[in-house]
Amino acid sequence: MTSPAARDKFRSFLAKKGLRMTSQRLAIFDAALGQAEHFTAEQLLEHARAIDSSVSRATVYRTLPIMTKSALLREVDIGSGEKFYRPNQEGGDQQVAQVVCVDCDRIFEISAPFMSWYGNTVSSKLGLTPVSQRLQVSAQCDTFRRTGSCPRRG
Amino acid sequence: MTSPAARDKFRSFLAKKGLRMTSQRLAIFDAALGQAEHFTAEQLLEHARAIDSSVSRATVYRTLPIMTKSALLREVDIGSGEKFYRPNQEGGDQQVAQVVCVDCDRIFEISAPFMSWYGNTVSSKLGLTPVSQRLQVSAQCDTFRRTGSCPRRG
DNA sequence: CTGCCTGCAAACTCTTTGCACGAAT
DNA sequence: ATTCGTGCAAAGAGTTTGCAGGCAG
Repeated sequence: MTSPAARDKFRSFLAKKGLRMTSQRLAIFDAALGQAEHFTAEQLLEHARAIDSSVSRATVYRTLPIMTKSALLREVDIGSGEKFYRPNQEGGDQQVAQVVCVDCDRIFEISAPFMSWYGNTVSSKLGLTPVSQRLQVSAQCDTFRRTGSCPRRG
Repeated sequence: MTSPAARDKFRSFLAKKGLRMTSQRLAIFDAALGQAEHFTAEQLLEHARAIDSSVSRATVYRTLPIMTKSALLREVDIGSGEKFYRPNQEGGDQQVAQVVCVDCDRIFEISAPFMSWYGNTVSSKLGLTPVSQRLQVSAQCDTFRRTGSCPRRG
């Protein structure tokens, strides 16, 4: 079950924005925060429906932006057509790089403390001020290439 | 007009792969290499049709992967729904960061030689070997914010 | 001639939206 | 009571694909 603290954060965010707490939003919230790995909208729908079968795809898509704006989720776009999301843990590192394994399709997030410096360096050459940035690395799994199985895949 | 050298490169790539040179592929090729800025599939279609009106959308979409595999074009995904492409100049820098201006929607590419080091560092922590990487920065235009017009927009 | 290429249109994937009903405040 | 939120299904955007005919090699 999701932590009461996070649930309160969600509730107060909704209240602050004049939005209502509904059973569907709560189901989606619990489903999202219960995920260990990155997940897609479709996967979130599936898990939310396990909690409340009345949840619709439309509501998932309408709730996702609410949760990202409230900083409960982070959107992770790896340029693969569909967007991924992941819980944004309290006090989480905002300077992260995504490493996408081309063999197991898994997304790893690694602290990248120097990224803001990179962004500033690169933007200042253009007279621009960075708003957000991401470092995305596609990488292959050495073990998989050798043994034919990715050790992280299980 | 496109350089004969690049056209030869395209021709020999096609030959090597057992693919045929057609008037449509040549029109798409010339249209693509004639672009100064990043362009979308739709924009490429438009320009290719100005050269050969028989070019279809399907052929553009079928030719784009051929041109990216032959390293004549580079795909630039800024996570905006549609993909962008740009000519990949001979001896071009593979270590580039994309800076997307949120005010003028333009995409700038900046040499970022530190990136490969960072990709290696980050990947090795996971036992992975980097295949490709990109730093993507969203930035705002200071001049635009002050004066209401982006100096690069003209 | 063989079989790769083509245009057309339909299909596909992911996401967004209009509508009328239902529920939270 | 008011609104806002919802499910449904249709609409969108961007891209891919099946098919029958056409052209390169």
